[in-house]
Amino acid sequence: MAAFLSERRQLILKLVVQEFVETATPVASDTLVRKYGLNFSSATVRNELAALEELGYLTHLHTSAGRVPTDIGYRYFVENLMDRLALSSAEQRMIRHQFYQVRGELDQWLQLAGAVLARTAQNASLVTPPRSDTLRFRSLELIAIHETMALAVLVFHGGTIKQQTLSFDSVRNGEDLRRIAARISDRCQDCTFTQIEELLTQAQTAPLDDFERLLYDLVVRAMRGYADQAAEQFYSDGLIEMLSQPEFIPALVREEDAVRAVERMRRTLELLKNGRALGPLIPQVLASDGVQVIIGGEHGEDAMREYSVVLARYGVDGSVTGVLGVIGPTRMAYPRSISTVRYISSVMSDLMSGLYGAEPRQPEE
Amino acid sequence: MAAFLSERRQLILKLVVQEFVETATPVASDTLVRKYGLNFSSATVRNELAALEELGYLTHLHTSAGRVPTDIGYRYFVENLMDRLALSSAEQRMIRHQFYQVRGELDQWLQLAGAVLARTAQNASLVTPPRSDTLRFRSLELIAIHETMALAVLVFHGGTIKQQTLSFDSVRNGEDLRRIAARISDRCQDCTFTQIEELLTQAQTAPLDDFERLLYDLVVRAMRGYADQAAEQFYSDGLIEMLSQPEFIPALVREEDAVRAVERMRRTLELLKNGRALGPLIPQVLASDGVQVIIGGEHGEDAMREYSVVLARYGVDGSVTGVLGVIGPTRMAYPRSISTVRYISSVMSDLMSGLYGAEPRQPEE
DNA sequence: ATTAGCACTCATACAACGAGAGTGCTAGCT
DNA sequence: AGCTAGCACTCTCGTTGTATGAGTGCTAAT
Repeated sequence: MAAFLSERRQLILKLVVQEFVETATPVASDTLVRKYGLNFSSATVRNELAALEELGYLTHLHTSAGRVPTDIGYRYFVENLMDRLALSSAEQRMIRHQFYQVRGELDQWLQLAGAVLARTAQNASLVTPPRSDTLRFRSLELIAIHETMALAVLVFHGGTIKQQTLSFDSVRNGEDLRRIAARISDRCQDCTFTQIEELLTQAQTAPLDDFERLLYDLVVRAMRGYADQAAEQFYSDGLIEMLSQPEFIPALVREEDAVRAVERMRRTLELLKNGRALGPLIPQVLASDGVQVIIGGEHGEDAMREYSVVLARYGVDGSVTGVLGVIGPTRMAYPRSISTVRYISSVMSDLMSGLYGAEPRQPEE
Repeated sequence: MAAFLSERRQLILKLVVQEFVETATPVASDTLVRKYGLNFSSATVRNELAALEELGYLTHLHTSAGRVPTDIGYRYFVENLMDRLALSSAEQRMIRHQFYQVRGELDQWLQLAGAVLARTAQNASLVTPPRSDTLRFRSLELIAIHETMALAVLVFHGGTIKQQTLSFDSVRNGEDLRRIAARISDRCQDCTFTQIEELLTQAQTAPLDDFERLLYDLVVRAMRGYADQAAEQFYSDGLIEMLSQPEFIPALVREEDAVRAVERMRRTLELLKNGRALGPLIPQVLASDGVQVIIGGEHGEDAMREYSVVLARYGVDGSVTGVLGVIGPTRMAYPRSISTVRYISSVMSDLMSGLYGAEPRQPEE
């Protein structure tokens, strides 16, 4: 991958990326010299820029425009040139503090993670709920709402909860419900849904009556449904932050792009909403440790060609895992995005450990 | 309000609104004559248009541009001119069918209501969860997650549920938890949070120990929190639908507006997100029956000047109520939006009746 | 009261132009 | 050989001027 680049070319590439990320305008040779006090002239820089362009790291919109990094350029930057700075400890403290304040509510954690990611990276964020690939039943509780209606709460290993209201024909009192729920809870302890299905075929554990059968059905369907809707559900935040990026402000962009900015925006929203932006990447992220960066066209989807995604897994190994990250224009502050994603994922992992019962690991970095 | 308008002026105003809603371009006098086969000339129409403009129902962007309805024009249309058509029974069936398929899950109902509203009205939708102004406690269940951690599920009248994980110092078994939960459930039956607070000050119902005190605290805090975050939580959908309206497609709009389309869009998103678009209207909607229409500047917020909101209350009188509706450019298909909102609100009301235990009412219209 | 006819206004599209930015190249310097 | 100063060249962008066409507002005739 890493074609060899002379020290100077590396420096110049790095500066181009940083400058472009900062200003969002194509960077000119003498801007580099002036702004960073390089001890060689703009003509030299021009030669190097031309070489870097030849090698595929940079492009040119037209003759008299400055240089812009290509996907390959960004990739090289992320891989080799980037300063890997962590979030300041003040920021870390602040973030931790916020999570501490909503102690105990998974939904809120997810939402908060999304909000913090968005704010810190100034881009849109995505957070999938933590999931277990083999969901195991823990217990069922039935809470009477009135005589012929109850709330079924299914608790699974790893803290996943599903709730559903349930109506039935015959009148049942609380004690009755409790007894049946306990029976089912006991029998299905630690089972996957296929195991529960097997159980049902065995004579000695056959359901007592129609009602109990109904409940088993509910459990199996819920667990099966959980497996199906794998990557379809997720939290998203930071639309506004992303849309505040210059890419989406026509006044700052070339005329023609201005007209298409909205079109692009709409398509992006669509991608975000239906999960096509994230879905295909999830297996890849789950299968690997650390932060994954997908830059522009590296993502298969054509509509994603102008966007980058920074993702990380979080959760507890072998139990529940989710994916979180940020998405934004390829012109993204990668160091900041990456360290934010890394940090939040470690915080979330700790929280999940807590939920699942393991001791929290020491916070990373 | 309704200044008298001659039959013909009413007709012309109605046609202008309909035509503008349909085409999104200012409507010219002879377009009306041609398209609707009026039996008087464009010159006559021009005179009437001028009169309607004088009266405040229409405007003009510049001399040689067609007419556009003002907020007042839309208001008159909605109040007096609109054809009040209901959704076709085929559409009604289809919608009901969808709700039927997710029987039992409140969250999904809300989400579905949002999706259907958005799709049917081709605009953004908003749905607040059903709430009771005086939340009454029904029961508390504690579900062990592991030795020092449990899931607390609080059930309130009207089907509202709140869940929270809870960790504690000493080891407690399931029986222990069940006993305490039952004790609390029993004592707080049907109480509002102020009543629970009172209970706690009375000696004979004082908590047994720190753990029970912790739980009471949790309950009271949850109920209080519920009251606080009144209008801050809601589902929203249909952004894409709204952004597909011509108002947001620069190519179709005057040059200058094109540049600001995105700016406007961003501000709109912000309004939608933080609830300022909806929040101030909720009391008004809750206090009144039927569908409320707020057109453009009638909404106090300046950023809402170009948007209209169609809202209705849903739920069960005296128990739980929520608000749902659509939001979009003032150039909105009001008849369709209104009938959609009305229908969905009646469907949701029926569902809520089911949850709360009352018999479903006969479907409206 | 209605309408035909026409002058007038204004937005929009298009072309021409000048200015400025930034490159690419060449020739000279170290 | 590597670097740099200088300069011609290219292309965008903002401006100006002009033609066009849509649609009104008015007036005079019916």
